[in-house]
Amino acid sequence: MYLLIFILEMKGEQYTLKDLAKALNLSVSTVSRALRNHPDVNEATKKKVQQFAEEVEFQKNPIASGLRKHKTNAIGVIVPEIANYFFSQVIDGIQTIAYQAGYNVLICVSDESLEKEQAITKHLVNSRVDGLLVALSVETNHYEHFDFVNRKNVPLILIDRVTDQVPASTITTNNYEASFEAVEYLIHQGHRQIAHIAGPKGQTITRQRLQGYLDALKKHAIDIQEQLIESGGYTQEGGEACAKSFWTLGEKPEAIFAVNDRAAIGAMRFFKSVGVAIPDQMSIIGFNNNPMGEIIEPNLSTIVQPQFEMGASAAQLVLEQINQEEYTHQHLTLPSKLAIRKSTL
Amino acid sequence: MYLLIFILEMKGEQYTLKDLAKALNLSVSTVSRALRNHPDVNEATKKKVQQFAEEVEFQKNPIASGLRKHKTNAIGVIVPEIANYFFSQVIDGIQTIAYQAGYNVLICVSDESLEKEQAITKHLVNSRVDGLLVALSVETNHYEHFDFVNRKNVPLILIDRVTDQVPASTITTNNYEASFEAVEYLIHQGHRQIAHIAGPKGQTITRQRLQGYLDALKKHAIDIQEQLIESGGYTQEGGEACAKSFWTLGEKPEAIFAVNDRAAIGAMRFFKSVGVAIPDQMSIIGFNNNPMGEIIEPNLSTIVQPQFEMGASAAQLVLEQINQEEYTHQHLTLPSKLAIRKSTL
DNA sequence: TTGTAAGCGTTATCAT
DNA sequence: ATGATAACGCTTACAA
Repeated sequence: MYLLIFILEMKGEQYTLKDLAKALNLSVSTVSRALRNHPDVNEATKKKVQQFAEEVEFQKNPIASGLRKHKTNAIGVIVPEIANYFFSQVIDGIQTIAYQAGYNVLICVSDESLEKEQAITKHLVNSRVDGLLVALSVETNHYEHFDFVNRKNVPLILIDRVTDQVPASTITTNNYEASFEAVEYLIHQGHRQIAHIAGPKGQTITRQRLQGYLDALKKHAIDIQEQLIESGGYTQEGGEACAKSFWTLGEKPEAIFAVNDRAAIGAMRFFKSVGVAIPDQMSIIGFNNNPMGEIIEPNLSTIVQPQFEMGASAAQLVLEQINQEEYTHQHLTLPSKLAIRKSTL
Repeated sequence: MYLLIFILEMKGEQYTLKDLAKALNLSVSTVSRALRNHPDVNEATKKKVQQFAEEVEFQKNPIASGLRKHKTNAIGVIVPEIANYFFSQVIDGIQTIAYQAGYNVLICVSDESLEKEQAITKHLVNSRVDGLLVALSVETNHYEHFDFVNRKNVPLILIDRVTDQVPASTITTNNYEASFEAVEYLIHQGHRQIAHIAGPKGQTITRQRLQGYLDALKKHAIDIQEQLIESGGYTQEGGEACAKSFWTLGEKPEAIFAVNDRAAIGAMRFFKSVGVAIPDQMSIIGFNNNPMGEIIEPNLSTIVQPQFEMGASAAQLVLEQINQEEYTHQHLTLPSKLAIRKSTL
């Protein structure tokens, strides 16, 4: 036995089933079965094989078994950016679940570009990923690249940045309800002149959060004023620009609900730069719970989303779908909650 | 021809060389060669094959060619965390280069745990990655798992969190010089009572940044005071704790050089909470250029590292090593530079 | 219970 | 210049 180990060691590379088979005087198929705990292999030989495999640190080549089984044990992920707290948390969740399940994760960055998203989508499908998780780029306004995914029968899950234009499962948070709650909270604080820094046009998130804002105003019989709604993208600069523009209005807002924290922070920076006191003259609330919100002063009220869980659920779901012959698209909505901090007190 | 396309379409799956060969009335090997631009295939047939492949959107199965060529076209990456600005930028750099070169990137998170780092290292090697990029976890104090990597002849590059205990290439920034410069700058600002929030013990980064601090003091004939040096980990909490402890001293510091921005921000928060004015009573400088530094007030002076380039260089280097029969370990040091902001003015 | 052999989709070697 | 064939390392009928 030990001589055999020695001979194997000599190879200096990864062992193969063939090596083990030779060493143990068994056929490759028996070894293969033993390692997979196949029922009809003798308990004794099974033990022997498994023990030996352990001893020599055998690991079967996933490439080879992937080829044979038409599976790669990898899932693809496309996010608009990676140096972004929200998405990096989502990725963390995906990664954690996938890793536990023995899946590798191929992470790609679309850089908020439709063109890159299309190229990457193809690339990942061509890399034969077993499933695909995507948060759409801000530019994405047509979706043929996902038809390709569906044609190749690769389960597809959209996360957070979703659309109903693509047949796919989705993982989102309750954007509408959370926005409604946030705005209603501002109303309860006594504000009636409430502005909204909206997200990029055409985005589902933008629409849902805007609708929450509108409906909260409506419920409390507050007139909707077009000039209090401006689209600022998801960026700090966008938020800053919107705030600036609101400040030129005759009737200025007393409170702002922003589509996300970066935009809210941009707005705060503008107001601070012109000496508007937050929250005394201006209440601000964001969305996302970006850690910067606890650094900026006053600390930013926000809506806390379960980012890690969004990623984890998405991974869980895609793994299920990978292992099912037939599946239907699921639409999971995870709860988020209001975190009240100094910027609205 | 179009009938053939139709027949292929019927498959509803990815085409194979065999499909193309049949459709074109050629042998599989000719098709394979044509697609790889092999010199000894007729220009005409080459054109024909490539055009047809394009038309039917053929993509060769990387799994199969990986099996045959003993390559996966994937590189593994292990970082301590992913929801971290520094590492997510590094990953971005890696990803960008790797993607251009047609490589996939398997990103794993050690969660600052040695045990996980060991497990992941094995996992990635067993997944047959062609190369491995690692930023060591804070716990990592022995290195046998990397012997395994070297035994399997997988090129290994350490990034930022490096050690000289492992035979591997490294990508770092000029920690020593940058720290020296930062501390010297504080001295030029007129400070002599300068404290250092050091990194976790045992880390190369900690040692280099500490040494820069010490040597700058020494150069300017400032006595080194043990009580002005405290190890605070890489965290905000650690920085906060160190600041608190410094503030109990009889002779309090007038300036602090922190091992990174998170620690510096923790310190700032402590000082703000006890009403110490920054920078009037206390100058603070960090390391990393975390975007939070431009949100916190006063804005944090820091050392800007080329994070994206670190990742890109690492990827570049590992790709070179993958494609060389023999290679020697390289040790790249990229420059970083001081960014002076309000916290030290 | 175990072994033989075919096959997954490529690439590389050897003929032709 | 092209084709037949074996091989990469594994899984899975099918035989024994």
